[in-house]
Amino acid sequence: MSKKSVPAASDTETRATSEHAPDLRLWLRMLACTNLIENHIRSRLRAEFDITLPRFDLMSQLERSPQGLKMGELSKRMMVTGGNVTGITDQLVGEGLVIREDSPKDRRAYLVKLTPEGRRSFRKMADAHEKWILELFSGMDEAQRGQLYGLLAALKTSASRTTAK
Amino acid sequence: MSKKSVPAASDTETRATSEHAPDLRLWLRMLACTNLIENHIRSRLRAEFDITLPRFDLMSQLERSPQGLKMGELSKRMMVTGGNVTGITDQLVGEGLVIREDSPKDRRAYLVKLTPEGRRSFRKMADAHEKWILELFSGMDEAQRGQLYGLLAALKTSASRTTAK
DNA sequence: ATGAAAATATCGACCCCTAAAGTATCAAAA
DNA sequence: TTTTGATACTTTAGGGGTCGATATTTTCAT
Repeated sequence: MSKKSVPAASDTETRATSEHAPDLRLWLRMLACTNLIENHIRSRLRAEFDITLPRFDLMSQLERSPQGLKMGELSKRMMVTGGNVTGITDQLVGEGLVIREDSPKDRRAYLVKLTPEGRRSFRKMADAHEKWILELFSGMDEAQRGQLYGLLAALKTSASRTTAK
Repeated sequence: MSKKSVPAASDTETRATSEHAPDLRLWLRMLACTNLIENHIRSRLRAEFDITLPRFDLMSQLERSPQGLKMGELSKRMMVTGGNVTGITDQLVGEGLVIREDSPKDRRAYLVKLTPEGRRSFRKMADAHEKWILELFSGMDEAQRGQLYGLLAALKTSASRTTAK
């Protein structure tokens, strides 16, 4: 029901060979995993709710900030550029899921908020989304998931050091 | 030198709160890590070699298959759609890094290959690329990287089961 | 052989994303 | 006050990605 024209099977990790540095293989495996899961989520969101992942992500941010968020805040939290947020917000406004309110404090800024319909709609999607994730990770036991969580924290720290320079 | 208009700091993981299912937080953390690293690689490739990640990936596939690959093979291995491969290949052909040869066996198909210049160019970039990865993972010790590698194998298996249905 | 079904690749419409430049507002110093 | 500089957002140009439709060739059952 997902994945049709996207082959999705053969694996980006194909790129890795024994001659490659172990770290490179590690990275390619991680990338393959992430893409696999992300593509799956993406196509289920589209198939079952007719929404894109970026739109879902934006709504997800708003749901946790009922007071509204400025465009710049959204940009930071979603780790995308401002111009990108403009476009996604436009779409969601057009669908009636989100509104741009003028900020009372700063006439340059908006406060973006979920509409009541947006909130309702998001709750339904978020429930399904969480179930899908559960399912995708269900092949790992509790201990494994805990370990992975910890290791990713270490990786994030490691990468952030390099990245921040 | 990287990351300018992209905030990149505040973290996608912001989306996760204590009230979320642990699996969801795990997934969001993984996504944040991957994006962090991928964006870093992406901008360094651009800054230092004026090439995009997808183009680099395609060349990477070809480098390991000197006999050439059909468009469909590339599509499978890169986990993207055929239409997408058409576009990226066009670009690389335009830059003289790659050629489309008619397949002798099947008149519908091409064999895409690296040109000599493409091969030369790729080796340089691949060396740098590998160094960057090493650097990004350098904050983890050998044991941690090994563990992570194993856990990702488990995750891949788990996710593939769901994904394949 | 032939004719239908499957496979290979391209195209067009549309969304996501970035970098760079532009507009408007704010804040603070001269 | 005026200017200067930073902030908040939009716009534009261009690459990346999907899907669905199309054209061509191959395959295979009849």
